[in-house]
Amino acid sequence: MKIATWNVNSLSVRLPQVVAWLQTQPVDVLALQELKLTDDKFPHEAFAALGYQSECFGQKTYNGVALLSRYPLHDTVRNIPGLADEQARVIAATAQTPEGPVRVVNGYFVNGQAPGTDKFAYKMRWLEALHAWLRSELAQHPALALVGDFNVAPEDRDSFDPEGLRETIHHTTEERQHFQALLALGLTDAFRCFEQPDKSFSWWDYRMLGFQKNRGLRIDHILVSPPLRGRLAGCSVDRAPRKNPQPSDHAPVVAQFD
DNA sequence: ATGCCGATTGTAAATCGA
Repeated sequence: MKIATWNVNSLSVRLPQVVAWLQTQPVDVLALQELKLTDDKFPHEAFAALGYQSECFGQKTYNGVALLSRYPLHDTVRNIPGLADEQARVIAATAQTPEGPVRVVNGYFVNGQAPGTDKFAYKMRWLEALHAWLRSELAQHPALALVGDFNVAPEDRDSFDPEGLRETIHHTTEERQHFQALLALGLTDAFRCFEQPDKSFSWWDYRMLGFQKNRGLRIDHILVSPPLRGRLAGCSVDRAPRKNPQPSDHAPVVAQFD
């Protein structure tokens, strides 16, 4: 079984690339972020033609998340229960796999702009609410994957310039503590369970030849609970779609389970 | 440095992302 996450930066623009990618990488579950479209424009049929059921939570212009699955999805939740949030950032559902139910929580975490701003304060509130909600999700769903665009580079090795960017957005101690708090719930960073190339990233700035110079960040993650950790067989970034014409600025991250 | 990219809105130039 494979679970993947991909911030597509506009599904309207990227749909042909997502379809092409699924044809070469037929993952079982794909979590999408930054759809930038409303639910009425979500291309359920295009994914159904590839064998995927889809659940979406869209929004005009910004944000928007979706789950695609080859297995039936049920108990879908949109956004963090109890958190008043006008932005569509979370969709969670249970995939009924042959090995049993797997809860997939897909998040487009708040960017946060810069420490000290209102947006950063929103990011901290949002992370706090996510943490509290995940504790109860984990209690109800032993096999759980928290995936998405976390907008946090958890460690120095997850940044192309950890010294120059120290305590800037994605790199602050506060953001990293929130990431550690998620791990403290019993989750494991699937990517770090395996040997990886140095300077492995999942996002590169469109500007200044960021991808060509590999000036990137690892901010897209797959965190797994113990039952999934025990079955984890690999995790990697697929850089190939970043080389497409008109790419998303993010590349997909894929985790494989026995 | 806060940006030369890219998407969106809306039809020019501003906003946002990360």
